[in-house]
Parts: sequence; structure tokens; C-alpha cells
Amino acid sequence: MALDRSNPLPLWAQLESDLKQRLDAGEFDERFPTDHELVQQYGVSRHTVREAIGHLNRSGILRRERGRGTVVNRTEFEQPLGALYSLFGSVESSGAVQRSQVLELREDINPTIATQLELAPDAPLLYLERLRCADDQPLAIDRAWLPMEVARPLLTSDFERTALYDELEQRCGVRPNAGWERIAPLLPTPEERTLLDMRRGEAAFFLERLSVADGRPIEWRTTTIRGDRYRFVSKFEQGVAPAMVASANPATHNA
Amino acid sequence: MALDRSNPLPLWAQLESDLKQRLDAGEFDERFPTDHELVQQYGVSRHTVREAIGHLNRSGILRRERGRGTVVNRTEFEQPLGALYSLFGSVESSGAVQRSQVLELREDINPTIATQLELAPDAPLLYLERLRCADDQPLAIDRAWLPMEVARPLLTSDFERTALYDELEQRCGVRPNAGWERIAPLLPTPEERTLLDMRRGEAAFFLERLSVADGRPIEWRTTTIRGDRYRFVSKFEQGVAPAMVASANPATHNA
DNA sequence: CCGTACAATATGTACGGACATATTGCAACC
DNA sequence: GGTTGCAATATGTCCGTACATATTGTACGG
Repeated sequence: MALDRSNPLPLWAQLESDLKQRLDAGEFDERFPTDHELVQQYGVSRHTVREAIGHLNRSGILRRERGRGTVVNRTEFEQPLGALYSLFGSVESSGAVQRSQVLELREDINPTIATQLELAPDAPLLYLERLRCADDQPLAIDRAWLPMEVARPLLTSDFERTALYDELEQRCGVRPNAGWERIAPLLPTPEERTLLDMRRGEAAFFLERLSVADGRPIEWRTTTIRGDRYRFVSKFEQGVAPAMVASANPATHNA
Repeated sequence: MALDRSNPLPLWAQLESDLKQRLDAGEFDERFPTDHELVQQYGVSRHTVREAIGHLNRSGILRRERGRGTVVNRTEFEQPLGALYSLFGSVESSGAVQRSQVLELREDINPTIATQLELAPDAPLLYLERLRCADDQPLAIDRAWLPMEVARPLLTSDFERTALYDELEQRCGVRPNAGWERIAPLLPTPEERTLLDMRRGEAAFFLERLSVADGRPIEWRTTTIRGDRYRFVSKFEQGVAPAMVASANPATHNA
């Protein structure tokens, strides 16, 4: 566990990198070492340890308190990422009651999506379609396709009571940790309009998402979201990076 | 310039705050002091100076290089912020040629918008409407309202050749440094569809923006953006905050 | 068993010193 | 005027010391 002092990379950077790997490997799930322990383990000064941890903690992944020590911030691991997280997070923080109504849960064949998931075109997929509501008002139609070889146990899950990612982790031992999303405006189909209680002529957001677990694509998802109940809002200020979040209470911002 | 050692706030935090104020006041536009100078000026150790600067520089506002010193990062000041910046930035980085066609430039009265700008309902406004194109293909319709008492000189500006914020700063001495934006999906009007060369049934993004300069609202803007040429794309990875950017080349992401 | 006091634990703040590294400026030489 | 070498300048890295502050654990007394 000694760092390479002939490496041009500073000691703190090497230490940060090592700690990151150990952290990602789950080595600190139970307990994170104290500054003093790291000093001993790595043979560097406390200053160097603190520098490394300071950089590692840029993303807020650790919580450090005097007298208490350092703990891995659990919410980081539990966080489904991206706009969907932002959306449902904002619904939750608004105090609204969230509900899902399962519209479909079955085995499916879809060559296009199978290809997206790097599967054979005829590979069986688990298809889950839900109507997402906040305060009993429809908010979004959520459609997810997962490789059946990973997700078969979910055919018997109750998605009106549990979250997809929680079930995926508990019953299949898989959790997404990377991916991408894109968002476009869309005119919903008549069926969608009915489900979402939208009027003709109203547009929606169409969100597509590919989730990846340890380098492997495990979910393709589309979400059609009412545009009148979901806005992106961004505040900006000079010298501070803009933060773009989803808001599920657009009325908040009516002037 | 001595810090208050009886204040419970750590010295580095007081120093950071003081430097921030001086920086915002433009005191470091010509030159930022060296570590050594700050040690002398504030009567603290270099460690404390570096700690304060480290925190101040979280937003990347400074550039520090060995042998060279510390410079205020100029690009921070020149950056129009938010999704619009992201959009036109991404058009520019794609190598596409941007053009604006001025559709309207006149004095206007609009009580709703005047109120948004914290003006009397009948206050005169400068109204600027442009068609924004990339590679001679329409991309967005941009509408901006500014208080006439600030922006009157712009009635004679040539907005096909210059950017609104540049003109605003050069001719009116004002530059936005805060504000907010929100984005919703929208079905464009027939006139808008014609301008943007969109088909019936295609949806667009509708962006609203309030820009503020030194606490005063100085611009209300709406931008209607073709949804087929503009997507939000987000990559995410565990432990790293998601970054949401606008993309003006959606074809890039077709799987 | 509960409350209080103190010790142990662990991070935060602040000082000082030394050396490495990169850039710029200046002087000397051709 | 251009090039080279060295000194000055300025930040980065790393070490060490000391004390403050907050939390947790333990022992003792009522």
C-alpha cells in the first residue's frame, strides 16, 4: 500500500486514486479509516492524507465530523441519477404523495431495444410500463426494458409498492452506476394524452435513458412527462456554475 | 485589513469572504496579489492564505500557475449563462455557422413583461425578435424585452452582426450576472412552425429567461427551439454529479 | 439506573519550514 | 538583434508541530 515516490504524480493524487478504487470496491462500506490510520498505512504525512481526502470529497461522497470520524455518504449510493432522479426527488420534496400504477409487466421482444442493450435482436426483455402520479394526478408514463436474463425475477415484483432499482438490486444483485439520458419535446399520442390527462395541443417531455451497471447496459427506459407539471429550472449567478434541476411544481415559478 | 481573531469563523473563511468582496468589486481585474503579499496584508500564514484561495477557487474563478502567479479567469465574466449559452456554445463547437435574422426591433408596451422586469405596467420596452440559424437552417426564435430606459441605444444596433449582451454592455454599460431560466415543451404556432421549418405535430422547447444585472431585472426573454435540433443530454456516473448540457446535434446520439 | 465529569478519539484550524517546479526577467555573449 | 544561462519570482508539494473543537466512551457517585 506504499505510494510510488518516483511517480511524477503527487502523493496526494496517488492516494486519492487508491482510496477511490477501494471505496468503489466497497471496502469502506462498513467503516472509513481515520486520518491517523491512513498516515500509517500509506507512510505519508497527515497533511497529504487530508489533501487527498479533500480532493476525493469534491463530490460530497464523504461526511467528516470532528470527534466522529469519516463516513461514506450513503445517499450517494442510493441515488438513481439524472433527470428522473431530479424529477421524482422534487416531487418528494414538495410533499406530494407519489404512486405508480402498473400498466404492463411482461416478457417482450423488441429488436431495436435489444440492440440498444447490446443483446441479440431476439433476446427476451422484461417490459415494465407504469403511470407515475403525484397527489393522484398523472405526471408521467414510464416504460422500461431490461434484459430478461438479468431481470426475470422481477416478473413477480410489485412495482406499485417498490422502486425498480431497489428491486433490481435486491432480487437481481444489480444496480445502475452509469449511463446517459436525453430529453426532447414531444406531442403525445392520443392514448398517452388520455393516460396523462392532457389536452390536445399540449406538448410533453420525452426522456430516454440508458442505464449501465459495471459497464453493461441493463435498462432502456423512456418516460413521457407532462410538460405542464414538469419544467427544467435553472438559476444562475456569476462565478457559480449553473445548476439545472427538474421541477415538478411549475406553478411555483409563475410570476 | 486584519482579520478578527475573536470571530468564531475560521481565519481562512474570513479571508475568503474578504477576497470575494474585493474580487467582485473589480479590485483584482488588473492583478491578483501573490500568496506572499496576502500573508503580509492579512497577517496570517501562507497555509491560511492557500486554504482561503482554495475555497474561493471552487468555482474555477482563478487560474494559478507555478512561477506565473494567480490570475482572475476572464472567461467567467464573459460567459452568458444557462441553457441558452449551452445551446449556442454547442452549435459553435460543432463548427456550424451561426446567423441571426432580425424579425422585429422596436419599442413595445407589454404590462405582463414590464411587471416581470419590476417596471410600471406601461413602461416602454425594447423588443427584439430574431430567427437564430445554424448552417442556414432555422434553430430557434428568440424574443427579448428590455427596459427602454436601459436599452434605448440598442434601437440602432445591428443584431445580425453582434450579440445582444455585447451590445448591451458596450452601449448601455450593463451586463447580466444572475437570473433564472425555465424550459418546457410546447407546440409551436403555425407562424412559428413556418419560421422554424417544422412540420405539424412536432414539438419544441420553450425557454423563458429572466436576466438580472446587479440585482435589477434587465431582460425577459423567450426562446422557441426546434426539438429535433436541440436535445438535453446527460451522462451520469456514480460518485460524480450529473452534468446536463444542451446539444444542437441530436443526430450524434442516435443509437 | 441515571447523571455528571473526565479521558480518549478524531477531525479542523493554524503556524512554520523546506524543497520542487515552472515561468519570467535580466545580463552577457555572439 | 537573437540566444543562452542564471537568478528572481511565484505556486505546488510535503513534512512537522500544536492546539481547538466536537463526539463518544467510561467511570464514579447518588
